[in-house]
Amino acid sequence: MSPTIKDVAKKAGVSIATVSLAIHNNQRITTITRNKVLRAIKELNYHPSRSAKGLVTKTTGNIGFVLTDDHFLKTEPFYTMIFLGTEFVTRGNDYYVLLATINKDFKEGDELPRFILERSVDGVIVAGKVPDAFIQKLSKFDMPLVFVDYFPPVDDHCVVMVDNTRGGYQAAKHLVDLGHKEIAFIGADITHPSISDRLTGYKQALETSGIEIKQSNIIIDEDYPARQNGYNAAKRLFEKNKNVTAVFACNDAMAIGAMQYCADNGIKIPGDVSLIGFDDVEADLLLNPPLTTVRVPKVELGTEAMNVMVNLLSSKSANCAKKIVVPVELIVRGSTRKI
Amino acid sequence: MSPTIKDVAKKAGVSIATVSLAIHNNQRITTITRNKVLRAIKELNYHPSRSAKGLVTKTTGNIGFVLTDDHFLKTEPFYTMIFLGTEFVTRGNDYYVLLATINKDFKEGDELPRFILERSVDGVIVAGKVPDAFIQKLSKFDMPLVFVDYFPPVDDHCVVMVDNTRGGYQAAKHLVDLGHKEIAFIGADITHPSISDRLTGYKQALETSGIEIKQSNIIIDEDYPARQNGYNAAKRLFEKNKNVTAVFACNDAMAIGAMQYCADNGIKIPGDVSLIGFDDVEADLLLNPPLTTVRVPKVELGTEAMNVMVNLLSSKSANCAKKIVVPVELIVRGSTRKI
DNA sequence: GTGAAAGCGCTAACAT
DNA sequence: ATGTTAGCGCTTTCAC
Repeated sequence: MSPTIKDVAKKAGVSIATVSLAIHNNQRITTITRNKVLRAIKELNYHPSRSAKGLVTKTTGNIGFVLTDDHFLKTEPFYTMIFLGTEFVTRGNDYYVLLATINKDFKEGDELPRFILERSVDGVIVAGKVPDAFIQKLSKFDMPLVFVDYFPPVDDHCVVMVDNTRGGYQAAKHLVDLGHKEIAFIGADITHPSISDRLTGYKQALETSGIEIKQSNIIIDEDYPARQNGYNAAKRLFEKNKNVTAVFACNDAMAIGAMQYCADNGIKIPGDVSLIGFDDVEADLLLNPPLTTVRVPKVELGTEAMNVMVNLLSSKSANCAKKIVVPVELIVRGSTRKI
Repeated sequence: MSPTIKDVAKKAGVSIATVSLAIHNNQRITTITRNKVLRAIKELNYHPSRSAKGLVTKTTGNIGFVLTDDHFLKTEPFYTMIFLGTEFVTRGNDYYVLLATINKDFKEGDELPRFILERSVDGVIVAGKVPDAFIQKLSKFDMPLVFVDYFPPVDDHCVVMVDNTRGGYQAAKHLVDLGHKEIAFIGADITHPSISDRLTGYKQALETSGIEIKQSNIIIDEDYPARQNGYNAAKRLFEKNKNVTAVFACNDAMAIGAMQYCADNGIKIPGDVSLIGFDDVEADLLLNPPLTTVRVPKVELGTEAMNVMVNLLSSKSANCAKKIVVPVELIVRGSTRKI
């Protein structure tokens, strides 16, 4: 058994209350006694039990991180990066993070992750799009909540977002600047705020550049922005309109799929068409040509979200409905070129 | 405040002991009372507090997962996959996993991760190579330990390993079978058991095939198996020996670096030289040509490790010095061909 | 400035 | 079969 506060008290010749106060740097304790206590602690290699502390303070030192299982399983390590970001800041702040996934079809009757029910976490960070039913159920617990990379429908939460609209604008504007006129957008799950924002940015860019927005150049009926669906979307796009010279895919996964379609069908990139993605995943650099994209600072999303959470937890400020929008950055590589 | 066991007891008209027994399906409780209790629990939406339970049972329901910071930061999501694997099995087993990194230069005086000191975890899984000092310090805690993807020097721990020797053999044998005779091995950190095992497998394959093992074809003095070092190793190899027709890189990261070197220097793959890696990371498929490799079942490593841990925890079997060796699989893609 | 004691929400002997 | 009670290791009034 590891030593308890009692052992320390005995060794230091003081009461357990004094030990506790000394540990927490309470002013009422003399430096003399504090040092006595500290020495005993060191000699015994004492560390307070988290469970015991938690029972009385009603804190655990843990933060929950939840996302849907399909996001968790994605090929591109997007949410993994966000998770790692949260991990970076917890390290410096005496917290740990517990990961849990929920079903992407979470229904009202479903149970929340156990760590919420059993109060094993002091707050939860929700990453990516999650079902409304989940948010509603979660909101009933008075537990600090931070959303990252998803804008929840009910707008009174802390949110850390990507500047998707601006990113979409930058992407499309880049193509415009290269002289393209017939610029397509391929997307999926357009009900997703991030994706529809990117589309909005695209439209803004065309509009301000005096380029007509053609519905036939907007392919958005795939259900999930994955490689295969990028392939499918590209197929339908090019079968419909042979004049397209540039494609903006709503994310890199779809861009990779589109690139594959082009390779399979003799469409040269960037010779025949320029292609730009969104996210900036690892894979982009390995592609041939490397993919021009809009970089989403994934790790930073995580660190920001956790910073908000740590603030929330320490300041006890009831509810900050804070929005943090992290900027994106156009990364020009080989898949786009002047027409 | 969420309801406590007292609230349930009151509502059900029984004592808190009865509630506790009912929850744990104790046989002594009648079905009648159990149902009464269960109903009260449901009505109140009661969930036992983990902290309180932990204080008395001395369990937390958490497992620690530790790796060195440099592994954590690696480009290739290798340990991430192992981590995800552990996550899969915890989900079904009422555990959560806490992630912590340690410095790769962990020294004797350094502190262990806080979750170990504060007993916030019931056991710890150590992933990848970690400093001896860490293992020694950790071993002093009588806490279940499982090593995954690293064979600790002191051999009385549970270990989940990859069959590196066999994998090295398969890789080199594949090249031999394609008719290659001048087969090089490029590696790094040869003190790492996994890497030296792969080299051992390589040597075995050449030996049993009657091919001379030339020291000049074994480049192993890089310090870490990363892309850049693969590039460097390839450079030194080809500057030394122009007759090499096949290269076995100790992992995919180095293979990717080697591929880059070849691309930069007009060496065609697989036209001029065949190249095989080890690990099977996501990136392999995006390379041109896609990389032939030996697949390490990363997620499975994680699930196996966590399974061992869960067994350890439930069976209370003092110390199983169990070794699990998970098999690898040759994945032939475009980077190798008949000479 | 320090100690005694109550109590956090549970489990597990021990009574009944 | 169920209830009473004593802790688990800490924090935090409240006395002294």
